[in-house]
Amino acid sequence: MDYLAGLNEPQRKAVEHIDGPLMIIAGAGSGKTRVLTYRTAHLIEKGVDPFAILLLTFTNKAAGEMRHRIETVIGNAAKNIWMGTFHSIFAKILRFEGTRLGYTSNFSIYDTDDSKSLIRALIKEKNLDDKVYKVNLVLNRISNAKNRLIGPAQYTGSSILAEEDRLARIPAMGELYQLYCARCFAANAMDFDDLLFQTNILFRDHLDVLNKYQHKFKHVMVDEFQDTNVSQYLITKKLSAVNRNICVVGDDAQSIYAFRGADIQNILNFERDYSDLVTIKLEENYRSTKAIVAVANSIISRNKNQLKKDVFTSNEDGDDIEIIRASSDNEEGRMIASAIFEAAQKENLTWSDFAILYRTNAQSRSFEEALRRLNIKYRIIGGVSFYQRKEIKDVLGYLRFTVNQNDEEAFKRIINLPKRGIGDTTIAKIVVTAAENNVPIWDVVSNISQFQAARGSAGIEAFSDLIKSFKLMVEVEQKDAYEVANHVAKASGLLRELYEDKTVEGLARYQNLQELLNAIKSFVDNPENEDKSLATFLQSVSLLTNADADEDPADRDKVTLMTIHSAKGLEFNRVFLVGLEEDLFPSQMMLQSQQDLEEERRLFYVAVTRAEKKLQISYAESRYQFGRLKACEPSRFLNELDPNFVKMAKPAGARKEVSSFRPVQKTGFTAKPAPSAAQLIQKPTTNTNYQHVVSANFQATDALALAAGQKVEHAKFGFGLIKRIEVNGAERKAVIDFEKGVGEKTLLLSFAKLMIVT
DNA sequence: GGTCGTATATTTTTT
DNA sequence: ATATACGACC
Repeated sequence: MDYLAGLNEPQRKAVEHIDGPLMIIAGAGSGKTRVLTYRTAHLIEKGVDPFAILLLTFTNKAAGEMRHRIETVIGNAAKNIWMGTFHSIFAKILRFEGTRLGYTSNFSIYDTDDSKSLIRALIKEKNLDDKVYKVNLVLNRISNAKNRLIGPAQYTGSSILAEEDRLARIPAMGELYQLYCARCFAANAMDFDDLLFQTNILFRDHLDVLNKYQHKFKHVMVDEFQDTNVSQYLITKKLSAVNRNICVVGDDAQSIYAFRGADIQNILNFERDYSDLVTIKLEENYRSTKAIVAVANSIISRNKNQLKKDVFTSNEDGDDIEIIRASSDNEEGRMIASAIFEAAQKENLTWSDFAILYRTNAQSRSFEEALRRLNIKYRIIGGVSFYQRKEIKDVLGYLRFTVNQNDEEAFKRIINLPKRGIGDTTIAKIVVTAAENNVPIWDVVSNISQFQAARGSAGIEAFSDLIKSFKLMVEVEQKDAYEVANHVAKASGLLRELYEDKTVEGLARYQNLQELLNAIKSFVDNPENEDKSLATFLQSVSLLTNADADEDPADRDKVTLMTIHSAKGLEFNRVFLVGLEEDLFPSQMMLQSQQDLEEERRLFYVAVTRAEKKLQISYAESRYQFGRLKACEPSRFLNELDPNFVKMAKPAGARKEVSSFRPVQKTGFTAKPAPSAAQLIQKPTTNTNYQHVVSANFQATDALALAAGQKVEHAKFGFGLIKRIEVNGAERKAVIDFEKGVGEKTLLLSFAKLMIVT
C-alpha cells in the first residue's frame, strides 16, 4: 500500500473509492493514468478478481502501457484484466456471442475503405448520381445513425430523418442505409460502428447474455470518457447496472472527437444518471511550467460548455511561449528544424524530447524536408499506416476471404489479383447475382458454371480452387496463422509479382510483405496468444490504430511529428505547435460542418498542454495548397493566449535561399514514395554532360513541359535548361540532355510524375 | 477486358 | 499535386 503515499489528496481518494459510481475529472497532466493504474491495483489487492475488471481505454497502446504499469505494482495478475479499446473488447465478445445475431465467429471487420467501397457499389447499383450521393456523406450519415443507435428500420421509419434527407436532396438515404446493412450482414461483416451498435443490440435483445456480462464484470472503468459516444456510453451503463461500480475518468476540456460521434454531454450530464455519484477533480498539473498552464487556462476559459475546474501547478515558472512567424510553409519547416537543432545542442536534449504537432497530416511535408536536410532523425505517427498499404491489404484480403468467403469487399479486392482476366463487369455481376438470389458470394463463385456462361469462368474457377485449397489448410489441417499466410502469399502469386518488380517501390513493397509475414510469425510465437488462428490474427490487425504501431526501442531517439489528435495522452519536453493560421486551425471545415469553434479550441488546449518545459507556436504567411501558393492569416487563437506569458520570437536573420547546382553523381535515386513516384536511371555522366535516360509513362502535358529549350524550374531550388529531348513513343523512353548541372531536387521534382516502365 | 490519355475533384481529425 | 473517373482504342 506504500504507493498511496506518493499521491495527493484527491488522487488518493479516487484510488480508494471502491463501491458505487465514481467520476474523476482529470485536468491535463494531473496524473490520471497513475490514478487509474493504482486504483486497479488497489481493487485487486482488496480481493477483486482481475477477470472481473473491465477497463476500457482509447487505444490499444494505452491499454498495453497501463497493463504494464499495473503489472509492476501487483505482478502477474494484471494479465487477466479485461483491458482494451471499446472496439477490440466488444469485437471479442461478439466473436463469442455473435451467433445470437446471426453472425458467425469468424466475421470480417470492414475498415473505412471497405465501407466506402461497398457504398460506392450500392450507389452504382441503384443508379444514383454519385455527385449528389457522395460516398463520404452517405457513410457519415450511416455512421451517425449507428452511433445514435438508430437502426435502418428506425431510420426509414422516421419522418424527421426522411424530411432531413429530402431537404438535403438525398431521399434514397434510408434505402441505402438498409441495403448497406443487409450487404454487410450477408458478407458476415461488421464495420467499426457495428462493433458497438451490434453489441448494443445483443445486450438489448438477449438479456441472458447481458446478464452474464453484467455479473462477470464487477468493476467497469472507462478512460478518456469525454470521447465516448452514445453507443459506447449505453454499453458501459448497461454493463454496470447490476454492480453499479462504474468509474469514468476524463476531462471535458479535452473532448476532441465529436466528428466521430463523441458526445461531450456524456461527461457533462453524467451526474444525472447516478444520483449517488461521487465526483473527484484532479486539478494539480504535474507536467507543465506555470507559463504553459497559464496560457492553457486562458485558452480554455473562453469555452462556455464545460465543467468548472481550476488547474494549477507548483512547477517552475518556465519560459514564455514563443510565437514564430514564417513567410511560407517551407520556411516554417526550416525555422523549426533549425530551432530544434540549436536547442538540442545548446541544452543537451535528445531528439525524442521534441514534438511537432499540426492540425492536418498534410502539413508534415515541409517539416520532413527541413529535418532531413539537417540530418535530424524523426518519426511520423499516423498518415498512411503499414496496414493501409496496398500490398498489405491485398494479402490481408486473401486471408480475410480464406476465413470468411462471404466477405464481399475482400472478394472484390482479390478476385482479379494477380490478373486472371476478370473485369469490373464480371465482378459486379457476381456480387449482384449473389445479392439478388440472396445467396453468399461464395456460392456463386464456387458454382460459377451454373450462374454464368463460359466466358471468363476459367479464371473464376482457378480462383475458387485456390481459395478451396487455402480453406482446407485452415479448416481441416488446422494450420496456424503464419503457415497459412506464408502459403497464401506464395500460392496467390502476390509475393512473386512483387519479387519480380525490380523498381525501388517494388522492392519496398516486397519488403513490406515480408514484414507482414514476420508480424504474423511473432503473433504465432507469442506465448501470450493462446489462439493462433488466422481469424484471431485478422481481428487484432483490423483494430490496430495508428497510435499502436510498433517501434523498435533501440531506434527511439527521434523527433515526433503527428497530428494533435494522435498526441492525446502524450507529453514532450518541447512542443512546436505549427500552422496556426485561420481556416487551418481552427479548421474551416470544422466551423462549416459542425459550427463548433469550442471543439477546435479544446483541440488547441490539448496541443498546448502536451508541453512540459517549453512551447513554441508558429504560423506561416503563405502555404502551398493544391500546388498553389495561398496567402494565410494568423489564427484567431493566437489572440487567446494570456499575453503575460507570450513573446514573439526574434525575426530570423535574412536568409539566403538555397540554390545549389550540384551535379548529380549518384546512380539511381528516388523521388518521394508517392504512388506516381519515379526512379531515375542515370547513364554514366561526364563532368559537363548531364544526360539522363528516363523510361517513363507520362501525360502529354508533361512531355510538353519537358520539350527542348524549356526551362525546368521549381520554386526556389534552381533550374536547368534542357538542351535536347527525344521521346521515343514506342518504347516510352525519353533521353534528356541538360545544358548545365541541375540540382538533384530539381530533377526529382521535374520527374516525380514520370513512372517507370521497365 | 485491358490499357492509355485526359478531365475532374479533392483535404480534418480516427476507431 | 495527385487520386479517381471516364472515354477511346486495342
